[in-house]
Amino acid sequence: MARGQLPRQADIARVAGVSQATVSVVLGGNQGGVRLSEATRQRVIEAAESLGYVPDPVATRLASSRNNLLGLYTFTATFPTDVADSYYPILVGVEEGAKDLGQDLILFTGSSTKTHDDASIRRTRLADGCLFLGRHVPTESIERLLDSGFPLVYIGRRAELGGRIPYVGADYVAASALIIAKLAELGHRGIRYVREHDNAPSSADRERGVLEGLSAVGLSARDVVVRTDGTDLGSEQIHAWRRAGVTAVVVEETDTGAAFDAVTGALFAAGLSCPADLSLAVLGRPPTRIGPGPVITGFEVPRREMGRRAVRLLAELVAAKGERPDPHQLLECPPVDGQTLGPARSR
Amino acid sequence: MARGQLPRQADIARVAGVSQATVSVVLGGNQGGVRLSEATRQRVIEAAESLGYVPDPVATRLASSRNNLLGLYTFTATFPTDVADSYYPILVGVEEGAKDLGQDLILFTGSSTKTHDDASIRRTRLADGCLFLGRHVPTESIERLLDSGFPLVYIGRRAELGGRIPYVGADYVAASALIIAKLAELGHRGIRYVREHDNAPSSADRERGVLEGLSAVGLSARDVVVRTDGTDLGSEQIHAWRRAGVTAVVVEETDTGAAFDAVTGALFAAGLSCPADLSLAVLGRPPTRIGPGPVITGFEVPRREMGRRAVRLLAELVAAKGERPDPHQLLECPPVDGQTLGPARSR
DNA sequence: CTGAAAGCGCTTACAG
DNA sequence: CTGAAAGCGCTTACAG
Repeated sequence: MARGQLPRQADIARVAGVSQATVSVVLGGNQGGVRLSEATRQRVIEAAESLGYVPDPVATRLASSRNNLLGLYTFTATFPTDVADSYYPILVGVEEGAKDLGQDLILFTGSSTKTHDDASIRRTRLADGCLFLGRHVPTESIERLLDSGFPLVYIGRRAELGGRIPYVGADYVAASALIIAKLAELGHRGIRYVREHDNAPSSADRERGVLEGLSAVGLSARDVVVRTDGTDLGSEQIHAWRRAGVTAVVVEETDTGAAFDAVTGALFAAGLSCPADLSLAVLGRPPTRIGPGPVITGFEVPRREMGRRAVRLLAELVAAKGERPDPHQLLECPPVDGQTLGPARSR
Repeated sequence: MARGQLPRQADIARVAGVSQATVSVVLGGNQGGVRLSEATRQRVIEAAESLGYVPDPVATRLASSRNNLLGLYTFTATFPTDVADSYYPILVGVEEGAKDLGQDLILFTGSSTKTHDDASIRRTRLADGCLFLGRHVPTESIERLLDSGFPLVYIGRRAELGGRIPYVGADYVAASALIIAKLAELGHRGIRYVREHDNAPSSADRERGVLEGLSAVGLSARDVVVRTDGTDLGSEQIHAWRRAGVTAVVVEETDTGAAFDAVTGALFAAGLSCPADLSLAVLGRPPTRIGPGPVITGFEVPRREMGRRAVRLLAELVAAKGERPDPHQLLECPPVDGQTLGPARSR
């Protein structure tokens, strides 16, 4: 019913006066290297065009487990309204990548239920392979998919399932460590790192980078990491830090920007400016702000490139039937040299 | 291969000692109302669970000949970087609509070849029906699609092909006329309407609304419509208008915002403020600006709702096999009461 | 060079 | 009450 009056290979066969199988061979580009007369080929091609034939992706996939369709599964909406800033560039990259490879993209959003149960995850099988976007990892369903040999790639590093999940992520560790190195070079020895409570891999990686950075320059990690819910940071806290010898504050970037907002809010409330009174860096790129203001030192998250690379990795996995030497890719985060870092100045 | 070692209904049948068809009936919830012994049902269920059976969605769809796939064809990238402001809300609505209906979305990006040839348009047949987003209408290909009974819906009004193209658009005519009515009520009789050269339906509709609005309040349309390329408008022009008795300027909103930028730029250059010196309205909603500023009177384009409704209309067309009383829908544009309209003040 | 056949994993009449 | 069969639209050996 859904495909209604659409022509099938059998119809083409009738028109061209050949068998349905021959039609399949011709239209399939004769992968098997069968000997075919050019005349037959032409007749089939013409009949197909005159009938407006397009292959049924479902049947194609059933018969060959290939249909040039790559999936994109998102745990929230694919077009989110809240985290648009961080998702959108990834989607742009995914689309570009798919286009480069001549693959169509199918969005799995149809799950009427809020739970990402087995059933909704399983639908991804309609595609040749699937990208997953979002922090959530429904381990059981994903493991089942993996076990069955279905190619999938997460966008963002995932450590679940003993590292079996292929991913393309950003190297937050290195980028974060670099920020600390820069601060150390400027003479900072009293540093606070402000992060949110959420323990996503992207947050854990940043913290790890900070700690590694500190250790690399021989600084203690003691008291450095501070968690905030976004409301528990005020001018008092800032002043206390300064009294304790803090000369630089580093803050993580997240979808919500809660930690970033808390820190800049507290600095403003304390009447301090950067880098005159305090140096400030953000582990990522602060959300676009209204009005002018200094460019904050931090790094770029190569989201668009992540999207492109994830598609490419997925296509490789599809082509290689799941085998691939190293299905874990971490992309470099280019530094953003801003105006908020200065020499360490004690109060 | 893709499904690796996954158990199938045949495996369950073997374990439960029944036929594969019986397994299908039991697991399918016995839709056909077949009489089944409870004992058999139990054995099948247990066998399925013990084997960890999950149905193959591809086979399910092939057999039931439904693919629950709605297409979205865009003439530029689906995730554009330039017109993100105007496309994104539509995409959000489309996704919401698809999700509500339990349909997956397949993205067709026509721009792989710059020409939207028959082949790329025809590929949309992969889905049960397809949405088209963008000003471009490749009439021949679309007509062929229409002729074949393939359900399609444009997002945005289309007059091509003698009105045969189903669409969900915005009622720019009414919303634009309303702006003129408001101005007239405030005593404005000298009005300029600034628009770009592009003749998209959305532009034509706005102009028509302006003209109808003028005529409704007995004002002449003479000299009212001004076309700009975005660079040919300066303070001189504004001053000349004021000398000619103009007290209000209305400008169209477009993806590029060229006309809007030209007008606001010229006003700024002329050192005029709204509504103190001149009243200002925009036919649509001005792009989000950096920094504070007055809210400009205009109207909302219900893009998200357009997306939702377009999906709904498409689904209806799919279900009804192309028949539907009135496949042309125009949604209301809610007015935005801003701070840039005031009583008419001659210079 | 091309056709007939089997099969992908399921659903759905139709016989028993 | 349950099984055997046909079929969804393709691909892929395998015969001619």
